[in-house]
Amino acid sequence: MISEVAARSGLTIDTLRFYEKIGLIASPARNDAGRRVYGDDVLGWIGFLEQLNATGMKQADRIRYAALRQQGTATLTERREMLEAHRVVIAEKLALMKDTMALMDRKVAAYRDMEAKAKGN
Amino acid sequence: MISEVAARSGLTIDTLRFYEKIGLIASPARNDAGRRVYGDDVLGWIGFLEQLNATGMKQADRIRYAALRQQGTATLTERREMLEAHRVVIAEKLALMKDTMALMDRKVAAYRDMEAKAKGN
DNA sequence: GGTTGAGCTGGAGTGTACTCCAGCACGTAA
DNA sequence: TTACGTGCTGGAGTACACTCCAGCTCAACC
Repeated sequence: MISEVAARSGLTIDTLRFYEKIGLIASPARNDAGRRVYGDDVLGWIGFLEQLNATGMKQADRIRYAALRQQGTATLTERREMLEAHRVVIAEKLALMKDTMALMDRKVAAYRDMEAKAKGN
Repeated sequence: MISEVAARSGLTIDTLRFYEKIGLIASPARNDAGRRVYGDDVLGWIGFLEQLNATGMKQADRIRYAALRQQGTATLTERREMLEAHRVVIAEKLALMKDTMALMDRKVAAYRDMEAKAKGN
């Protein structure tokens, strides 16, 4: 079961157990042999975590968010505030990415020019 | 002198020396007392490095780029190819940032809804 | 001429986020 | 019934990118 979640989520088995250990993923049910049996929601949750991760949210913050989520609706406001804060961070990164992409384009064009001139000599 | 470059670049003195050690920054000239005297170009170069860094280029690749740059015009093509490859990476990150920002917006809106409903009860 | 402040070197230490491993248990197939 | 294959736990190890420190030198000011 853990191998299937690993395959579907793109995480490794070790990472899944590690995420569980640090509280990112709730401890799943176990079968008679003591093996993890994951709920259907885990894949969506992992996908969301990965999105937070890939956009630069720190482990500690993801853990905090996961803990709040576990506590249910009482923590809605705090979770919303975390997401709003993260939105701001993403907006900044987005601007930086755009700037840098434009810079790459300018540099690539300049290099092509120089390459053409070098050939022409 | 190193403290001034640190202040202007936003890097620490230790990081400047570390960057020099790993080849990201060329070894600057020294004065009579053996202290580093940086050229004017170093700040622009550090800014560019930071932009590569902030957009997710790995240390090893930045070191490679720095080494190519040191070798002069013969490496123009290779450098251009690196920048083009990085441009692709940035474009992917950009798309992910946009997606995630939209997701944050949807989630925040949903949370606001739920908060309003919880109050209304 | 002694103290202060800045900088020097080489090397050890830190934080983050995994990643790997030994040694064991369980269930199925030959 | 023994040999796989898969999973289990606790803990050690790794990769990356810095960050800190001891012990020293040097120049300048009081």
